[in-house]
Amino acid sequence: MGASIEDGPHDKRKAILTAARGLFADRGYEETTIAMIARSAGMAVGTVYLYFQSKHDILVDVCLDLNADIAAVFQSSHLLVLPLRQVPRAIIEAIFHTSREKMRFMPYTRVEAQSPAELLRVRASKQAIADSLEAFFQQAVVHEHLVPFDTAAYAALLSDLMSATLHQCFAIEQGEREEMYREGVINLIERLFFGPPIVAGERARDRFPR
Amino acid sequence: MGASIEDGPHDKRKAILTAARGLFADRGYEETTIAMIARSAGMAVGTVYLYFQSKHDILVDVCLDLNADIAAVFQSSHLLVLPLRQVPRAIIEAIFHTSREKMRFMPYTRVEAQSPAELLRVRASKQAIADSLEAFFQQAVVHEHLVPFDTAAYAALLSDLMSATLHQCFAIEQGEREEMYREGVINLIERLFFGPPIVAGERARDRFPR
Amino acid sequence: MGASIEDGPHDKRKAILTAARGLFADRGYEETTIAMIARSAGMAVGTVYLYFQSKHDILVDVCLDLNADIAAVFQSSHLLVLPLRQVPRAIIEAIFHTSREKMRFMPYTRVEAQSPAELLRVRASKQAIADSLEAFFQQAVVHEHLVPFDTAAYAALLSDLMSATLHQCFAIEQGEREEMYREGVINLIERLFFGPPIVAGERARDRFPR
Amino acid sequence: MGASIEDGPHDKRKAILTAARGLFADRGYEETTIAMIARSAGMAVGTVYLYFQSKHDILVDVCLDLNADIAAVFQSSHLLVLPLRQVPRAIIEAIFHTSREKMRFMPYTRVEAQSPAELLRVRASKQAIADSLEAFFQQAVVHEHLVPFDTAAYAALLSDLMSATLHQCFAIEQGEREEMYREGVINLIERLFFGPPIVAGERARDRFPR
DNA sequence: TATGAATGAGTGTTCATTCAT
DNA sequence: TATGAATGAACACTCATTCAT
Repeated sequence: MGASIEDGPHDKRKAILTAARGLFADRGYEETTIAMIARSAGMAVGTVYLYFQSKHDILVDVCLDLNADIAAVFQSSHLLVLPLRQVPRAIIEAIFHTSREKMRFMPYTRVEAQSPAELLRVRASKQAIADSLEAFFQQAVVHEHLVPFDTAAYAALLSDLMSATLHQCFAIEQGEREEMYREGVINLIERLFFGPPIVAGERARDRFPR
Repeated sequence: MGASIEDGPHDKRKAILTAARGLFADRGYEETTIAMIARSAGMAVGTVYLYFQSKHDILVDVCLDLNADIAAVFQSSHLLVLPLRQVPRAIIEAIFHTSREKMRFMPYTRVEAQSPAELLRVRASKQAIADSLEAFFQQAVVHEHLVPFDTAAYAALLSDLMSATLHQCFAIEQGEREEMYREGVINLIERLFFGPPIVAGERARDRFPR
Repeated sequence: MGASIEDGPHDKRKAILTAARGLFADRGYEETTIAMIARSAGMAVGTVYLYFQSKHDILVDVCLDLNADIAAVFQSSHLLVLPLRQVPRAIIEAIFHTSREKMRFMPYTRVEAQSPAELLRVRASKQAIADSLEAFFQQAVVHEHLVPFDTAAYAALLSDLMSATLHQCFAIEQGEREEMYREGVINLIERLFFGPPIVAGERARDRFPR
Repeated sequence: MGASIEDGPHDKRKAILTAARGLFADRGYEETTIAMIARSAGMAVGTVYLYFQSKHDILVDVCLDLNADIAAVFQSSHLLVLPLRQVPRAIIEAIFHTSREKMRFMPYTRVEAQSPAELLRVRASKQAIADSLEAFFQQAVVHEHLVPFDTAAYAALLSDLMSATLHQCFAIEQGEREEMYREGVINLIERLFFGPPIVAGERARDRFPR
């Protein structure tokens, strides 16, 4: 509660988002009033409106920030330079670790867009994550670690898979089956990229002749 | 608009959900009033409260119904008896087809639970879908069409993948890249179950000696 | 909860009033619904309306019944045949005793009349009490136990005094100073009827030789 | 209707109470809406809630204000310095006079407390009146105008008697028998303090020789 | 920038009452 | 008499938003 000691013009915005995120997690979005956010952020109600257009605007920014925090893991350079086979586990473990610490906020990694403009922001944010994943894929293809594949579709699908899994694991099930989800995703991704497939009863050499 | 010709005690509930679903899709949840729902369902405001505890309650039921509709495809017996290799495409195409028709309602395939009780309902609904998928997997394993694998985790993850993808495709992107998502998911699933993996540079026969 | 074993046409009315009185005492009038009263009285909502015009009607009857219970003490023949000097203490102690047992209901010995018709009922009920008190006074005057005085005014005032005192003692102060009120009223009434007055500086010995 | 010319921070509260009191008198508490009060007080609905917690809160304050107005007469210094024998009539006539002018508001001199906190406010207000009456009694005893008596009990009882009588006279009977009540109370009080008692059969000439 | 008193539109919800059975 | 599902008018109260300071 309260702003930091040094109040830069940017700190206020951060303070609002931090306060809002905590209140949303504790009481829910509907049950949180602007007055509460203002008090918790150490400023007056009117000041909040100098930084945000509306209450829903705050929600959207809280959501995008949370997603950005998670997306940041995809860009961690130290993970991407690992041997390819180690990358899935390293990234996924890092993401689960980050998410577990933010578990209370996980319900707010999703927003219902209330206007076309908001929809665009949400979409752009999602696309940014997919794009960075796709870039990684393309590098791997360029370096011939991976054979050519539909990198755009896979990037989109896998980032969806990750966010859906994290939401299910932490927001819905509150981490109760974290290990199953974590190891399951790792296993699924590794199988997808490195095999073997699950199918039975076929001579492998025939299936993958090249 | 209005109730059906025969008003059973169950029709009222259905009428409310149908009316609500349409209004939510057209105007958004917040912009829809109980009075509108009641009028559209052909009954008085108070009557709505004989069947639902609160407005949010209606939202949750709308959501669960939508998910149930999609889940129903998983249980379509005529799809499950296809040759295994044809099942993924058949099911996924069916689901995309169904979802495209319900595109306007896709934003309402997700709810923020507002109480532990609601959370349980949401969770149970999700679990039901995963369970029916897992049952299918287990049959395939029993019949040795698939090798043993973590059916519970895969069922959970793949149902999450499907719902996340449908939401992204139809609610966020409004179907603009439906083909990419549909073919992407089909490809991803087929690769996962039947291969080949994406990795390059290894002799396939060595990797899958059996 | 529930009606008595034998349901006479009159028992239902009684059951409603008893149920309502208890609920009003426990939850307050506004917080009590007709549905609660009906359930507690062991009948359907509609049935309540066969016996009472409206919810407020029930309140008025609850109130009048309570007052009648208290008023009944005034008519107790065994008290009225006591030696005159013993009557005030006997009656007042009896009334306090009765009221203490009904303490939870004391807030409902008062109603705000919501129509001229109701006002008349309330007024008549009050008047009945005053009338029976006045009749007693007149007997005492006729038998020359008391000198002539304004019996109507005194009857009205003293019944007001009693009901105000009981309300203050039991509804507002919840019996905490019951003894002060009880002995205070007894002392006041006895002084009024039998003296001595409180004034000082007159030859007391002459005024009250015994 | 409308606020006063100078709007201090305190005027708003007063304006609300004045508006509410008039509307309650004219239409009854239940029939008065907050919107009416706000309009009549010249402000917005929300503003009313800056000064009062709830509608019932306003009712309680209206009630306490009315009682305070009546209680003010007890403190009128010019009445209290009269010769003791003239005090009862002077005070009671003043109170009846004041009450007659406020007759429309008399039904609102009573509230049903809806919470322990409210009960305490009501109780404190009553006690304040009793206290100032008791202080007067004690002065009279100190100055030996009255013999020692239970001043606390008498103060409580007589203030109850006054408020009950005023309510009965003006709220229930709408002033129809004002004279009877006024002269009755005066007579009763005078008899109590100055005699003679009503009892017969004792040597009257000795008791009140002059 | 910052404030916070004032606004007032807006609606979920209640529940007394009715009436077809 | 008795029922209880259906009604729908009614409103207290909230709170996001504004704006004069």
